Amino acid sequence: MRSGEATKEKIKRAALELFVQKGVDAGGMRDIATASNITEGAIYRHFKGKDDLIWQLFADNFSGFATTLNDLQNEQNTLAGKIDAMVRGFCRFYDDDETLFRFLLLVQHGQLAKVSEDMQNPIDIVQGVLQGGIEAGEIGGASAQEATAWLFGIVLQTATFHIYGRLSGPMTKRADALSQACLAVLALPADR
Amino acid sequence: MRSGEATKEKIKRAALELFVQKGVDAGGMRDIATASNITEGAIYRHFKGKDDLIWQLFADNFSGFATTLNDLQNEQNTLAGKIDAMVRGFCRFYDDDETLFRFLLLVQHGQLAKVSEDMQNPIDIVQGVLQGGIEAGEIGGASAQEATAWLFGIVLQTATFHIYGRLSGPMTKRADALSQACLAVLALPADR
DNA sequence: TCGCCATAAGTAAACACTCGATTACATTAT
DNA sequence: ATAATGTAATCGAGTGTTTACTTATGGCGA
Repeated sequence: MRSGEATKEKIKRAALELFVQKGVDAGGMRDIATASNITEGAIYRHFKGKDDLIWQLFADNFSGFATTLNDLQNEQNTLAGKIDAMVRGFCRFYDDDETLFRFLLLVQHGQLAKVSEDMQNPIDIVQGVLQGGIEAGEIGGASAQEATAWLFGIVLQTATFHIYGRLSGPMTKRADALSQACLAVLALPADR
Repeated sequence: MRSGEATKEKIKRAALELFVQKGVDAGGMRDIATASNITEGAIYRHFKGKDDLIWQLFADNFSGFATTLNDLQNEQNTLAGKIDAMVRGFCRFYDDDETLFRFLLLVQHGQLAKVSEDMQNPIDIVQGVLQGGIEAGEIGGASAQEATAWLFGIVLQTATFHIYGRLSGPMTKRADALSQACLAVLALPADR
């Protein structure tokens, strides 16, 4: 056989870049095939169809990032530390693989419905941390869901502004400011 | 003629609801025609094509909302007052016409590139207000672009959580909390 | 070590279908 | 009468997917 897993990765990469560049609907199987130096039919040796390709691309990385986020959070023992670590995780992810980050942002609305309860999910990770903060009495006023929305909004909209050229430079350089903004919104003192 | 402008509105409404429900690409001209009790060909009497229909739907409401936002901001003379008024404007918009709100959120990424410099734009309105605050020395630390991203993130992600069922009830009821969050993130005292 | 072969991997062409758009024609209101 | 609306059928292009076929490779018996 000729390099099974290798071409599968080649297809995934090509699809990723095509979807981000032209949109998921506009990026067709023909384009993906051409970009991967492969024929259309061969793609179907590795994926059941376009939906499956998109889903694998999304689900693996989505839950993978959730795991990363959870590990980062676990290494810290203060609430502010956990938040800071997660924010930094987002920034690093963006800088490491902007295409992948953009893809997840792009297709999340279409795929989020298919996410099962038990699948690791970045939103639930963050919400869990904030829930802990509330139960410990460290966060006043806001509910965990509300607070999660705020933190996600601050970080993701900043990333979105980067994507559309309203902000420039690496996201990592903004991590400090973003962390502070997140703590401020929760009325938490920056403890570091 | 049989009711020119009326059917045009009928088409726009039907398209809006279809796009929000099924996505812009999945919502076809045939479906729009059926939902408007009209034939496909008739749609082309009112719109040059699908792109034009989407663009009219987007541009009119996008710049329309920008104008609303600007008026709201103009009626206030403190920075905190302006921010609060705009946040409230967002919430009211969401509650008044959730479908339209969702549509703008849905298609913005595809349409934003076509927005010309001189077209009224909600982002620039907010950014203008924050720029004023920075020049007056009321906001420290953050740039106008950064701060705009944060405020948009807080409000829009909260709306997104509503859309996906993570938060419920009217957005207007959250206006106070959102305003406070926005002021906190800018390190501004709530003056009202 | 050699040759065979099951099987994984890839090809090229066609499939059935949907899409947005256009056309020639009919209806309606001024 | 005439311009604005609306209809029904059709067009060509493009879609994801399937098919029948070909090629390469790792393992296994002789």
